[in-house]
Amino acid sequence: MCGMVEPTETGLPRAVTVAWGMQEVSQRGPNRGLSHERIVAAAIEIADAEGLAAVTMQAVATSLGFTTMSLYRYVSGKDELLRLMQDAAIAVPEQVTLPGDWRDALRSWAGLVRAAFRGHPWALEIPRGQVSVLMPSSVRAADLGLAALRELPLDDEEKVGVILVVSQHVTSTVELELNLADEGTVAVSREGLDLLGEVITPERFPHLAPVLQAGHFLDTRPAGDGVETEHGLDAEYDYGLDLIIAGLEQRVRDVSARVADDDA
Amino acid sequence: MCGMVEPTETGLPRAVTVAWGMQEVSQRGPNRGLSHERIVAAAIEIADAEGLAAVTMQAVATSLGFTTMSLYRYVSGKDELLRLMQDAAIAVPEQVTLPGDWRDALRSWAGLVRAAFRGHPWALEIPRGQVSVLMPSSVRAADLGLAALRELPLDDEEKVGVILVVSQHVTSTVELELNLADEGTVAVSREGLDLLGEVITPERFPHLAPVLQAGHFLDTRPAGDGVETEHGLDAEYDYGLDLIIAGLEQRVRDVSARVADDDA
DNA sequence: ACCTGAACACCGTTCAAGT
DNA sequence: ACCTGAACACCGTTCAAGT
Repeated sequence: MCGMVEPTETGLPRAVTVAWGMQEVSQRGPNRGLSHERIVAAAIEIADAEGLAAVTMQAVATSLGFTTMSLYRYVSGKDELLRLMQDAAIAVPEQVTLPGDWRDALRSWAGLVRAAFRGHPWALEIPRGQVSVLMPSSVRAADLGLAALRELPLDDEEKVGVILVVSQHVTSTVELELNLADEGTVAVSREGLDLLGEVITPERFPHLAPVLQAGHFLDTRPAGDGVETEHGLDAEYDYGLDLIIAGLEQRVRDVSARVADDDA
Repeated sequence: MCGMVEPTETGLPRAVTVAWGMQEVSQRGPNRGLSHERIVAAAIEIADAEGLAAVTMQAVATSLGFTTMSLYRYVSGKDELLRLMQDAAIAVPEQVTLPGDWRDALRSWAGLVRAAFRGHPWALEIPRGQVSVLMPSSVRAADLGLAALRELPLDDEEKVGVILVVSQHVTSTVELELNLADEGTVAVSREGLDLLGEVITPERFPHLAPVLQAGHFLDTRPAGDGVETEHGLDAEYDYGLDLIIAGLEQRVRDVSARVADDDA
């Protein structure tokens, strides 16, 4: 959560060197079979089952049959464990082949990233910064994202910008989905909505009040109406991705026009 | 962080009724001057100065000269306090007039939201779900966002989609900015980059490796090079917003064309 | 009605000690 | 080299008690 990252003697954060397998493993003396791989796997299992809050050093250790303090020989602290968990959780599958058309390719790349985070939504609660970007799964995802855009007449720097924007859209949508689910499907009842109508008046909120009244701002479907109202944000996800792709098409047209101009 | 939101007897989450001033305040008996307003203000002051992690019930209480437990008379728990803090922190200024052109209007609306979160970046660490959407500052922001789009020939539901996508772009960019700053400006040195080059090879990562080599994937500027290398993501912010707006322009053209078709 | 004191069941992390 | 036990300095929240 907090504070600077202390680099190793190599100049890289320890989580990065560990994840890439650059860390020398001391191997003399007794070995009771603990390792970061096992620790990370156990932690992920707990997070999947009970959420990230349930991942305490004690819970991880006891699930492996060791004491809490034994973990500190393999992991510098909880922060490093979280980073390693995140990296392991959001790995995109190997050996995927993307469609030829860049629009389809970008869409399926976004879908892969989305699926990865949806599979382990707690990974979103772990901050993603420069360190995350250097971790294997992030590097792999970036490489695949650039592959999706390889036919585009844009320079690499701009392509990096595109995959950043798209992945931010994907992750923030999944995050919102998760938050909505956490709060329960119906945070607001019919009578609650009426009460809100008294403070969210057309006078104070001229543009929003009608929308609220019409009902398609909030989900007021009662719980347990046959189908489990999944609160999926598929429509919003697709809509945003479509906007970005349409904007990108325009950008490509602009660039192509400029090249044609220069030729003339 | 966790779990369902328990609604009040009104059918609304308590944080919502408190924020809108719907909660009856018991006023008989002695009053030593504590209130949620004062508690929230004190908590925000701490968060601004020392980060959200420093906001403990004890820290807030002692900063006000009360014991920890006194807070529980005004606030149902830390969760509610956090929601109230978030709402108070990200309020968009009253009395703003947006430009007439919807592109400019949308851009300045996004700028207002961005400024609000940048002013209290810890607000991003507090989950935003359905409850947040019902809080005053969020309602106000949504109303203003719809105002920005009032000239657009799209239905309200789609406009809500647009402001959702834009605000997600804004918040995720600010969040990334924050995470980068937290990790310190230079997480990776020149020699660290060389070490990474040994695992991030052109064979394994054909598209990313050249980009990494070229250096415009990571910020490798040494710390203290005169100007404080702010790690601002202004370029990425603008680029994403431009893409969305360009996509929206296309969408408007499509809709207009369809209307013209129908007329013919 | 408002505030307090003591207690409960937790955290992550350190350090010296065992084998 | 690997693991343990005890301890430290914290959390949020409860409950009964004071005024």
